[in-house]
Amino acid sequence: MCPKVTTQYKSEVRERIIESAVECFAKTGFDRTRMDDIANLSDVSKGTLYLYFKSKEDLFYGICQSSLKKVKEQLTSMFITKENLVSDAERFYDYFQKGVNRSRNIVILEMSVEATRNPRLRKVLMQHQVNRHQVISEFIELQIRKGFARKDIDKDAIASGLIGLYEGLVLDKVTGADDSTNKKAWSDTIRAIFAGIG
Amino acid sequence: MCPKVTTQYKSEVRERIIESAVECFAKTGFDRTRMDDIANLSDVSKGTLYLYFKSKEDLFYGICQSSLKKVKEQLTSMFITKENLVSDAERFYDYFQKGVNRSRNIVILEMSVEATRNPRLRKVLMQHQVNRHQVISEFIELQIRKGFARKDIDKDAIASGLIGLYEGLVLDKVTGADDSTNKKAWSDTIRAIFAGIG
Amino acid sequence: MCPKVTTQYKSEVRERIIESAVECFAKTGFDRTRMDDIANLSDVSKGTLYLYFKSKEDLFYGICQSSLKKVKEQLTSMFITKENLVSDAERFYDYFQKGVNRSRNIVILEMSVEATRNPRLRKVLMQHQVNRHQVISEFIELQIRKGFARKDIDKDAIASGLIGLYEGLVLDKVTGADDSTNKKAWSDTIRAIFAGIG
Amino acid sequence: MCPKVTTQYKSEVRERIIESAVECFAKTGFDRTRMDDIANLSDVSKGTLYLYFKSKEDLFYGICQSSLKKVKEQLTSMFITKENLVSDAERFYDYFQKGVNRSRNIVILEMSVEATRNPRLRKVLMQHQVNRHQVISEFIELQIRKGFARKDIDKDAIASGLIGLYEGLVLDKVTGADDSTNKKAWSDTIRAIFAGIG
DNA sequence: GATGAATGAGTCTTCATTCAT
DNA sequence: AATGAATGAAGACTCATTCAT
Repeated sequence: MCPKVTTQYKSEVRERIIESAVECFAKTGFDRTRMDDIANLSDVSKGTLYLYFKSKEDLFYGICQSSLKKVKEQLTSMFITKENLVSDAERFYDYFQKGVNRSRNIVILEMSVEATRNPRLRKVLMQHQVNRHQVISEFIELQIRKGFARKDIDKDAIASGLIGLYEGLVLDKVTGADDSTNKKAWSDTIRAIFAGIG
Repeated sequence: MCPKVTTQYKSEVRERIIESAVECFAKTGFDRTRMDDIANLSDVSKGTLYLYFKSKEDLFYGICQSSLKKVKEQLTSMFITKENLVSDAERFYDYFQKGVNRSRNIVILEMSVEATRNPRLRKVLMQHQVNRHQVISEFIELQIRKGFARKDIDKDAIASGLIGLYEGLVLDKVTGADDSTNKKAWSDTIRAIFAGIG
Repeated sequence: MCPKVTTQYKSEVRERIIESAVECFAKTGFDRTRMDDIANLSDVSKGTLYLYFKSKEDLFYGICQSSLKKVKEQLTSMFITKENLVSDAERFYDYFQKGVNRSRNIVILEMSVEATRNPRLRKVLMQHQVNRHQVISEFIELQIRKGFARKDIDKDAIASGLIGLYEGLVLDKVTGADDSTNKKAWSDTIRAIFAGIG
Repeated sequence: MCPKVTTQYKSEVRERIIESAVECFAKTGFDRTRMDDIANLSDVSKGTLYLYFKSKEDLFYGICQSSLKKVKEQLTSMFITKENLVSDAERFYDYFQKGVNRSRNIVILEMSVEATRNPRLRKVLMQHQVNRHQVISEFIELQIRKGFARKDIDKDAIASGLIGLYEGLVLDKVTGADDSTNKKAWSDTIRAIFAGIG
């Protein structure tokens, strides 16, 4: 392969490597995917991987950052809308599956597990959670102002609950839960949170 | 020699190996813990591990089964109680942390991630989820009968939602979320589900 | 191969590995000999090498120590004798080639070169040189007392000179100098040092 | 374009590469210096190195030749002088350190070690030693004629001894021997060779 | 001529598993 | 039954060399 010097080219290759690595890591897990696999899938030589990432671990960090960025974008656009969360819960569910595919979700899970033992990763992940929390929290604030939620609720607690619900359902989904069941769980629970089931 | 003693002894050793392996796997992950580590921690020789488990993978299955069993016991006793979930949500939160410690939770997470690619593991996990679902579903049924929940709700969807919420909050917890925040998220969200926040 | 638990056995294997490594390092140099080569020559598996030495570098240190020990023994026995250095110079020459073979000499040279950049190695080597210096210095002292050397000479300087001469001739020898020429250089120069050529 | 300028320019670049390579090889050894290191230090690109030397090994040969040439020049000018070796031994010592710096000496040592296994290198080195021997031998011849040395000595043996002494002291020096000690060893031993210590 | 991105062969090291004792 | 020394397959990473620009 011939050298291309454009910055854009380099950035494309980097992106290709990340995409390939996401696929590989999702399919076989971090420890069991070989650098060779990633090289083959991304159509560069093994040596080239090391021009872009200084180690397998560094590549994993790259993937994590890239994945969290995607989640953030998706989440932001999901909650920034003017739509009503309760009445459009199904649409939100569909939405949160488009932006972040199955492989990304698995990698994020692997990152979370790894974060339980890796401080650097934990720091990145916690910052991400803070960001995410803020988006949801502001959304609830808006609902309160609109009169869809009571003034006396603890919006931070509910935000954490919504995030937990979201994460738990993603976990169920990637581990094999039926999609339509999952979707109904999401929308009914959201509706319950706002309207109550009592 | 009395066979009963021998059997009991073997069972104790097996248990010790599993406990040690849980600690190791939680601390360093499946791929990065060495059979040596487990042997050292459980005070048996490396060779002995292979008398109890035919491979590292087999040991992992053993751990998974053991962990799921613990979760099931804890969940059952948690929801079988006559207490009211809404009013005693905090106590439930405390409860779900006693029976299943951090290491177990991490191993279960690792198992879940692994289940995304390993059919045998996925089968075990899904069966577990079916069991779990049933426990919660029956609990909701009870709430309905007691008049704490409306008749027209989809109790399966809410059950899935509650499980998702639970799993998501466990995930947050092991990855570093503040415990009291997490606890409040759990209880406020449970309350919201039953009473609504609107 | 079957496990033998005797300490003696372990020590023999260790010795065999060192001998093999000396041969390999002498033949192809440290960087270019593969751990595989050493494993093959010493008839153990590659993995076994790592039971005795934690890295290739560590194995090199082991060799260095072993080699310096041999040199020391040889030197000590060479100069501790009651023979007269001047009249028996040829015999000394023959002697110094028996105890330390060509491969060992080459390894010691490689160690010396490496010591120019590796502080740990340099320390070991310098300690060795101090020991060696002392042996020679005491020998000269003895010559002075016997009346074979004048009282006013700087015995440390002459000791360093003799060591330098020895090292230089070893260097010439391993790089291909003719042996009988070398031998004559040694004995004539020794004689000159004591008797003068003027 | 004027070819002379070009030729001179090329020769300067070649020289710069050699100087850089000497520094690198001395600092990290042949096998462990990367072509990248040499390229960086000599301020040319890695590709350019291959315009001047067809391989890393070839570059090493270039360095060896260059270094031996320097040694030869230094040795020749050192022994061709009319000064008296015995009375000016200190000055000779100082002299032999100016022309050939530490890095060069280390590279020559590395070359010597390599010569124990590489025939091509050995040939070059032995030719060099023949040249060197001749210079010293003729010097001794001169001393004999001047009456500073006896007629019946084997001047070849003494020449080899002097060279050995020189090489041994260089070896000690680069491996960390104290300089003034080394200097005294040189001059006292030279003096002894000519005047005897007996 | 000069560059440096790309390549992939080569090697150290690890570790699950076996088996003689 | 229990041990742990021995094995060797496997994989991350390096770096000399090439060649399109």
